[in-house]
Amino acid sequence: MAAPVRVRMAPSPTGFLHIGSVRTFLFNWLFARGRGGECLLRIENTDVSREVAAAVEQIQRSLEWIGIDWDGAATFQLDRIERCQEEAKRLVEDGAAYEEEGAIRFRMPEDGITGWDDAVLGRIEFPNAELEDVVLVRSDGRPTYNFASPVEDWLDEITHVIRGNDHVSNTPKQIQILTALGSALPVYAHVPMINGPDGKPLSKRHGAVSTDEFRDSGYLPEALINFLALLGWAPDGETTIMDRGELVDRFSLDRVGASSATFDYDKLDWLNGVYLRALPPAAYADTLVAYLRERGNDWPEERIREAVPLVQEKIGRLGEFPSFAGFLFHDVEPDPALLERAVLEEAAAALERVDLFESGPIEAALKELCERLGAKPRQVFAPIRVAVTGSKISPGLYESLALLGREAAVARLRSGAAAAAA
RNA sequence: GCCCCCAUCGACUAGCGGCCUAGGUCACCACCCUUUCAAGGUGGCUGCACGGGUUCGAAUCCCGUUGGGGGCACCA
Repeated sequence: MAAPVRVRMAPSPTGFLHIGSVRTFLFNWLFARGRGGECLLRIENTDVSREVAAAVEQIQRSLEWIGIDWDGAATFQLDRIERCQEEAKRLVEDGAAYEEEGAIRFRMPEDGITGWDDAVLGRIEFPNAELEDVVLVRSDGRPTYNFASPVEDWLDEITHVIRGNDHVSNTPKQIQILTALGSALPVYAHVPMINGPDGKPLSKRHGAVSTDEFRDSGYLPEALINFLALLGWAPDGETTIMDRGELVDRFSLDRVGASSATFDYDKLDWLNGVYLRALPPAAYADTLVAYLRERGNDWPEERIREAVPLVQEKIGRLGEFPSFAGFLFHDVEPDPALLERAVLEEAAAALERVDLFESGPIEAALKELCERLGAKPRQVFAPIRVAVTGSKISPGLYESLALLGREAAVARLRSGAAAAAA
């Protein structure tokens, strides 16, 4: 019987939750959930000055939004400060550590090698001569990260340490400490880092990096999860779209790649569009309304829902809605240079004559108008679109006109004609 | 500087010695559809970093080079 899997997600409470951390946590979570294991949330705050309650709440909110949950309450590294001190004292008594100017240092072996079979990278070995005698406990009594972390892994009976590649060089030190502590060793899996398009660590200048920014832009958690999972991992060479359940079912550490990945915002947009389009209209409407409300938008819900059929097929991010469909909620300011007086006047007249103001009849009327004017559809529709929506890009024209209503549509056409007069 | 890791299309990746004249997806280009932008359909463009080995046979194994990344705190 294999021991039950237990992993931990260990963010630093430094403000916001970085999307790269989310990817690492996602791998932990998928691994644990796929094996009926436990996934703990541990806040790494050995440094008091960085402990910000607000930051922790922020992290938890971000994780909840994206749908990564954890077992039990979040724990704080700082809470085990005394236990760490006791263990350090014990190590000193055992001769495995020693005091120096009030701090306690671990005595690393002078020669030989420390290695492990990384679940992602394979065999890795470090010459012990390279290992420094790391400080376990600072002179002020607080344990350092390289001590607190393994102590907690030991106490929490962590079976798999799945973390970023940047921790590789910490691993041999932690293995030595764990061994001196008398702890069993967890399986280590160092997952690749995520870079920006320039190959440098993903940062603000590349675009969105905090989970909140992605939420704000109108990405769906499901799409983000799907996208992130594919950064450094693939179930096979074909599958791209996978919902949470499938991800949990198919994820495995041995299929995680060893090389770092580049965050491709274009692909994320495409993937988000796929998820957005796949939503049942009612669910899409619910999501859209909730999204807008969260951002302080108070446009009438009824109208927003009516606009859904016009936008669902067109936008890739919920954040595009205000600019894409805003003309349905407020007046527009079309560029006079794009308006055609004669066309707009004719169009206004034609729409006034339409019996039933719905997209079908509107389409018929406008096509008839094209024939009558002897003009190509694009020459006629372009100015109408601009006059009515204020933009060259919009939802389908007939549907937009219908939803806007005869009165408003005609009024915009007329004022557009007037504006074009110049 | 020292240590560690990585290396397939522009990007994410499949590939774990012959199925590869290298497959899928995004992006890009062309065409179709079309009232625009999208979406959708069809087709296309690009890649095994380089040099040595091993082998009947290498994208796949080994060595080196080059390039990239990470780490060398009483930070995490």
